[in-house]
Amino acid sequence: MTRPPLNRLDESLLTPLPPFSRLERSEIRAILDQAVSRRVEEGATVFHEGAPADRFFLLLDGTIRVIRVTATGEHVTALHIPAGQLFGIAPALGKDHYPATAQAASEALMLSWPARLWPRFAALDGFTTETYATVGKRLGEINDRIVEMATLAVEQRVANALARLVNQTGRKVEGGIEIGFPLTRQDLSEMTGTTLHTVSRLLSAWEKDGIVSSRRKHVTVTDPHRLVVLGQRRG
Amino acid sequence: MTRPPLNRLDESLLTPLPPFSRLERSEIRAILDQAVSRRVEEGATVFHEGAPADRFFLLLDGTIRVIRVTATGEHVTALHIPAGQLFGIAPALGKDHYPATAQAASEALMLSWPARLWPRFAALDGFTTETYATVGKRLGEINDRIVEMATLAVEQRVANALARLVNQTGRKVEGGIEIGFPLTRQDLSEMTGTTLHTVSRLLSAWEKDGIVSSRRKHVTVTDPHRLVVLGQRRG
DNA sequence: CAGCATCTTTGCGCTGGCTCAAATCTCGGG
DNA sequence: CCCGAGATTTGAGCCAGCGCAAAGATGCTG
Repeated sequence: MTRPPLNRLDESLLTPLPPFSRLERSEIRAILDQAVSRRVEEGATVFHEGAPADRFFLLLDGTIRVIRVTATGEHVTALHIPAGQLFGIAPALGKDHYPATAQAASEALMLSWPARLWPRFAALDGFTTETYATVGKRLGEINDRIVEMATLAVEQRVANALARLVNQTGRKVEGGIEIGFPLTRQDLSEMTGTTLHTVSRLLSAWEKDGIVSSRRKHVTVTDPHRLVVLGQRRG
Repeated sequence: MTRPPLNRLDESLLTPLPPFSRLERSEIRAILDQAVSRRVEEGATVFHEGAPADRFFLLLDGTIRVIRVTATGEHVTALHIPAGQLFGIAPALGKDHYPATAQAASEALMLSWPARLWPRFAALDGFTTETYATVGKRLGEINDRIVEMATLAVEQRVANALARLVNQTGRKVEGGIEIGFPLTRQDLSEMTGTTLHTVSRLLSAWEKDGIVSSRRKHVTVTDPHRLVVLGQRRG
C-alpha cells in the first residue's frame, strides 16, 4: 500500500501458515513477489470504511480491530483479527469499498496484495467455485444489525425492523404500506431483542400518532417517513 | 425434499427472476428439471438448525423467517427472506449443516436443489471463483453475536468477549492467560455495547473473585473456566 | 524525576425496559 | 352462532446499567 516489496520477503513468513504450508517453494515465491509488506503502529488505521477496496491483507503479527462508526460518532468493534488471518477481503465479496475501518490494536505487521489477485488466493483453501455477492450483502446487513443492537434503544430498533420489513415485503394498500406476511408482536420482539409487551406499547403509541395501524397479526405503516425518523433519532 | 418434480415445473416460474432472466430457455429447463418444489404452510419448518445441509432453496412465494434458538429456549430472528431470494445456501459456505432454522412466516412456495448443484448456480450471478470457508465462518460468528446481544445481559456479553479474545490471542503467562494486545476498558465496552464504567466495575468485581487480573491496558484471565461460566449462566 | 496525558475507579441518582399479572379482544372451528 | 386458543393491551413495581461527575493511578516524555 505504501512502498514496493522490500529487498525480498522471506519465504519463512508464509511457510508456517495453513493455507500456504502445502505449496511448492516456487509458488510461495511467486505469491510473495506480488506482496507488499507494511508495519503499522498501535492505533494506526490500515484502511477506512468507505475507501476503495483495492487490496486485501494477511496479518503476520499483531492484532487488527475492525470497527464501525455510527452517525452519532459511537464506535462499535465488529471483530478482531488475530495474526495469521486474512482481512480486508471485501474484494472477495464483490464489494469495491471496505465496509468497515481496520486499525491496529497493537503494533502489527501485514502483507497485502491487489484485489485482482484474489481469485488466485481463493483456490488455495481447496474450495469450490462460488458466487458471493449475495453472501457479501447478507454479511453486511448482519453487521449493521450488530451496530444497531449495540447503539440503539429499543424504540429505534423496532422502528428499523419494521422499516426493513416494509422495504422487503411491503404491499401498497389503502392508507399505507402493509407488511406482506402475518407478523405478531412476539415476532417483532424476537427480531429486536425485546419483549412482546414493549413492542405492543410502542405500536399503540405509534398508532396514536398515526404512524402505523395494525390489526391482529398485520401491520400497516401509514407514515413511512416518520417511521424512519424514529429509527434514527436520539430521544 | 418431499416428492419428485411435479408433472413439469413451468418455466415461467424462473423467467422473471434476475439471475435467470438472461438464460436460454433450454438452460432454464435443465435447472428446473433438477428442482423439487414444495409448498409449506404458515409456521411450518423448512429445515432445522444443525441438520445436514443437503439442499439449498429458492423462495418463489411467501416469506421465510430464519431463527436461532438459544440454550435457554429464547428465539432470535436472524433475518427474513423475501420471495425471489435464495436461502439455505449453507452448502455454498462450506458448511455441511444448517446454522439456523428456517420456518415459513406465511404460506410459502419454494424450489430446492441438492447441494452438489450449487456450483452451477454460483456461475449465474456472473461472479468469480472464490473461497469461502473463511467468510462462512465469520458470518457464523457475527450471527452468534447478534444472538448474544439480543439475549444476554451486559455481564455475560463482556465475559464472552473476553473469552473470545483469550481463545484468539491468549498467551500463557504465570498465573493465567493474557490477552495478546493492549486492551482498554473502553475497547471492551465498544465490543459489547456498553460503557467503560460498567466494564470497569465488572473487571473489578471479577478481580476480587480471582477470575481475572488486570493492569493498565492489559487483562489476564486467571480462571478461564469460571469466566466461561459467567458468560453462559443466567443471573 | 517531574509533568501530563491517558486510563481507571468509584459514587450517586435516574429511568428505560423487563417481569409479573390480569383483563380484553379476535377469529377460526365446531 | 358460540367457544376456546392465541394475540393484544395495560397496569404496577423494580432494578440493571447508563449518564454525570470527580478523584486516583499509571506510564511516557522531556
